Amino acid sequence: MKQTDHRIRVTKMLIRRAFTDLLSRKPIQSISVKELCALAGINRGTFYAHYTDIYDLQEKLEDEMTLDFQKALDPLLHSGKEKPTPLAITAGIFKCLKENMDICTMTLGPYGDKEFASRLINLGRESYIESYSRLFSGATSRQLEYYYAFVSAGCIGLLEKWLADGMTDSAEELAATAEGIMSHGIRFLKAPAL
Amino acid sequence: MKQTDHRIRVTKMLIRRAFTDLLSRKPIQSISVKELCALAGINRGTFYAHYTDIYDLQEKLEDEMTLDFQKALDPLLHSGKEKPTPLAITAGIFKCLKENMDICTMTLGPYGDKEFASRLINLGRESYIESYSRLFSGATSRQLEYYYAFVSAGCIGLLEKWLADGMTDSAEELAATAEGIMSHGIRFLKAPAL
DNA sequence: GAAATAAATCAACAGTGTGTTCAAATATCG
DNA sequence: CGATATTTGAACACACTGTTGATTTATTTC
Repeated sequence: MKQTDHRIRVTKMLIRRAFTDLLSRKPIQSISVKELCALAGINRGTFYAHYTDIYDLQEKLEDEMTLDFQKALDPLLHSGKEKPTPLAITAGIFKCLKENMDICTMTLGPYGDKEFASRLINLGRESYIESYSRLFSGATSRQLEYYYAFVSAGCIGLLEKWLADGMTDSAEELAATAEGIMSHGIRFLKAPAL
Repeated sequence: MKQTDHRIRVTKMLIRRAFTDLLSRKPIQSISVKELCALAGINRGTFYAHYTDIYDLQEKLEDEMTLDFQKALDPLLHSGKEKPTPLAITAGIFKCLKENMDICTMTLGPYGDKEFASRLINLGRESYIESYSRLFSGATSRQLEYYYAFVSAGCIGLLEKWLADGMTDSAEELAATAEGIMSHGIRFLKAPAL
């Protein structure tokens, strides 16, 4: 059952590289199987042996990356006896992203799949919600929903800008910014280091 | 030079209707010219007389809608002698959107063009920035950029949820929620009506 | 209203990517 | 080495594309 065969792993790696390469230059809808295979240097039939079409490839790659991401994030969320602070969680997620730039291309780049970005962000969300819902037990669930809709989209927007600017700021800095905005709104500007 | 011909307007309207219809059910990349024309009840050659492909159609429709939107927003921004409050601007934008649901399909629906949504939001942004940058003159421009990246994406996320939930809340309510989050972050939950 | 003009239709066309099939060649694993 | 699994290459029908030219239909102008 295990994927031992060396040839398959090489093929899939070639496809993955070619795909992220193309995706950094053009939207997924204008990537054809033909050109992908030409770039990867494999036969078109081989592609169809593993994937049904380009979108199936995207899906499978995203699932794979989600697992990697989850694995990388897991120790942060469940290792220590202490519950991590929201800031630590956010910083951890951002650090994971910075260490996996090819994921960022697939999600945060100009032709990225923003839905997938949203799913990645939400991996850490449960812990996040838990931390905050205790603090704001008076709020209606509807308002909480709106709040999360806002801030999860906001974080993605923040990350897009981060990537667009070359990811020069550290993950911790960016996490602090995100936390500041989420906690204090515009007022974070007066106390950025909070 | 004016587009007087009745036939052209009918054709374009049929195409527009068919396009937004299809876009509410499937992503743009799987909409073919053929099926669009079949649904619109026009000849395929007629489509090519006006647009080069589906993406050209999308672009032209978005430009058109941007003008409509701008026109609808203009009186709000420049009519009175008093400068409108940020809340009023936000509420005005949201009201525009609610009154133009087919724009929302093209932007905020599951298969919408989020880039376009972003552009629409930013139409009101200049006034918005002006109002706030006076209040927070001490902040660095970098932080302001991050803040705007966050909140403009956040607003889109909020609007997506609004649309997904059937746009039941009033535009004013939603604008107040957006304002609350943008101004006070998570604390808006304790003072939602602020 | 009639003539001139413009637009939409229809059919046909080559071109390109798709998804599948098969036998042949090649690499991997036991 | 031999059995097995994967990749290759070629061929195939199929569908959509984008364009063309002749024809029909609608609109504008005089």
